[in-house]
Amino acid sequence: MTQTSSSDTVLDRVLRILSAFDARRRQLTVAELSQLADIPLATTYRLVNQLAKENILTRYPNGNIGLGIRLWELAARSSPAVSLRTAAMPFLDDVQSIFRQHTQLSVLDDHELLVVERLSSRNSVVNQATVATRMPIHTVSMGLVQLAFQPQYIIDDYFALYPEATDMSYPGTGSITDTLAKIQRDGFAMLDGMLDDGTTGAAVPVFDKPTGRKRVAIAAISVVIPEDFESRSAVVPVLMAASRGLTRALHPTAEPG
Amino acid sequence: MTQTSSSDTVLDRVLRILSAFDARRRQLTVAELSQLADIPLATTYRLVNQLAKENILTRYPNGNIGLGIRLWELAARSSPAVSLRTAAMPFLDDVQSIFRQHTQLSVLDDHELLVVERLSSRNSVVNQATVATRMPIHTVSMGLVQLAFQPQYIIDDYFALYPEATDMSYPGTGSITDTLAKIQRDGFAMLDGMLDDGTTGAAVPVFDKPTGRKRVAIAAISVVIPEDFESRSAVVPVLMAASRGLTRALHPTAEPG
DNA sequence: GGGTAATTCTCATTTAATGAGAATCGAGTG
DNA sequence: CACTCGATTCTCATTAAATGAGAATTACCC
Repeated sequence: MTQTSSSDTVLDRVLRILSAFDARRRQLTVAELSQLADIPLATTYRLVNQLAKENILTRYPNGNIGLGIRLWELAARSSPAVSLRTAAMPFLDDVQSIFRQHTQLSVLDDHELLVVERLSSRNSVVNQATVATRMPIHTVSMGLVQLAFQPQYIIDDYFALYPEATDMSYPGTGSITDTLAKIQRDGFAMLDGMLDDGTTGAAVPVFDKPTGRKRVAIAAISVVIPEDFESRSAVVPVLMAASRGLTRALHPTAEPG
Repeated sequence: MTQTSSSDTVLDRVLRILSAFDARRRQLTVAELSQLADIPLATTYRLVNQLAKENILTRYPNGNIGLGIRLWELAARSSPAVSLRTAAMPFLDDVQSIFRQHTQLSVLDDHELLVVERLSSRNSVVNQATVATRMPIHTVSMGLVQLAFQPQYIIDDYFALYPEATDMSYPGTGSITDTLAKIQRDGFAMLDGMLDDGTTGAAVPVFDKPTGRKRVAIAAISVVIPEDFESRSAVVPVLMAASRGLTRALHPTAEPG
C-alpha cells in the first residue's frame, strides 16, 4: 500500500529509493528496492531506469543497483558539508598525525549528530560506516559539545524531542544540564565510556566566528582515545588549536593572525 | 519553453535544479534557478519547497537556495566514489606529505576525467572547485594514464567522440597514440605544461587487481609538481608504491603481503 | 503609506505517472 | 534442446500528480 498521509509524489519515491542504500546496503536488486521503498515493482523498474540513465543510480553487471557517481558529483560540487570538510582537512590531519587516533568532524542536523569526516590511523580498519552516519546528540562528546553552544531554545527543543536525554547520568558530571553547564565553562567535552568502554571522547566546538560573546557552534572536532592515553593532557589544547584554526579559515578577518 | 524531445518529467526537472549548483554557484535565488533549470517560476517554487522540506536543498536566511546536507549524506553513505576515496586517503596522504604538492585521485566517467579527491599543501588556497570537477581526458596526465590502460574499444570510442584528441601533439612524445603507447610501456604519465606552464603532471594508474596481464585502470593517483622540482626522480616510484598499496587495499587477497 | 519583488495560494486543466498483467529475455537445470 | 522460473520490458486504460498563470499575500525598502 502506498503512503496515506498525502499523495505519494515522484520526488517522495525517488528519495525513498536513494535512501534505501547505505554503508551496509551498497547494492540491491530491483525487487529489494521495491520492497524497501514501498513502490510497486513495475514503477520501481521505471524509476530505477530513469535514475540509471542519468547515472544517479548505477546498474552493476550482475543486475544489482547501486548509487551512481553523478549523485556524489552533484553533492560534492557545492554541498556545505563538503566545503566544511575541505576547510577542516589540514586541521584534522594535524590532530590525527599528532595522536594517531580516530579524529572526527561533525555537525548537528535535524536534532541529530552527523559525522562529516573521520580520519583514522594507518592501521585501523577502513570503516566507511562512520562518515555520513547519524547519532543521538546526547550520547557522544561531539554532540554534547555542540549542543552546549547553541541558543537556549535549541537546547530546550532538543530536550522536548528526546526526554530520555534528561534521564542520563554522565560519569563525573551527573545530569545532562549539569554536564552542558560544565562544557560551557570548560569550552570542551571529555567524557569516558560513552560509546565504548575503555575509551574517552574528547571534543571541542568549532564556532561561527573567531571571537565574541554569542558564538554558536557550527561543528565539532573530536578524537576518541583510550582512557589511559599517555598524552591525555595534551588532547584538549591541540583540539582547541585546530578548532581556532578552522574558525579562522572559515571566517578570514582583518584582525591580526 | 519546455523540452521538446520527450515529456519533461519531474525527475528531469529535479535533476536540472540540482545541477544548477556548482562550486561557483553555491547559492541561487529561486528566479535564477527557474531560468537555469528552464522551469516556470511557480513550478520552481513548488519543487524547491518540496526539496527543501527533505533537506536536499536548503533555504538560507536571505532567501537564497543552496544544496542541503541530506543530498551529501545520501551520496556519502554508499557512493562508490566515497568508498574509493576513503580507501585511498592514507596513500594520498603519504604522497602529499612527502612532496607537499597537490595530490589527486581521479576516475574516468562518461568519457571524461572526474576528480574524486585532491589534497593540497598547507598553505595553498583552499580550492573547492577541484573536487568533483570534470576535464577532458586527453588534456591531463591523470586522464591519459587511465585511458592508456583501458580496453582498446574504449580508446577507440574516445577518439571517435573527441576527434580533436588525435590532433594533439604532446611535448616529447608526439601524437596521442604514441603518447599512450609510451605510457603503456612506462606504466606512468609525466607530461610538462599541460594545464599550466611551468608545471608537470605526474600520474600512475590504479588497477582493478594487483597482478595479471589484462589489468584495467579504475583510477589514477597524481601530483602536480613544478617542472624544476628537486625530487623529480622520486615522484613516480612514490606514486607507484601508493597505487599498489591502494590496489591491494581494494582487493585483499591471500597472496603474501 | 506606497512601490516592488518575492513568495504562496488557487484551481481548472493537462499530462506525467501509474501499475497490473502480458510479453520477452536470460539463466539454470535435466 | 526444452522447460521452468525469475528478471525485465512493454502496453495502455486510468488516475492523480503536476501544472503554471494569475491572484493574493508577505516582506523589504524608501
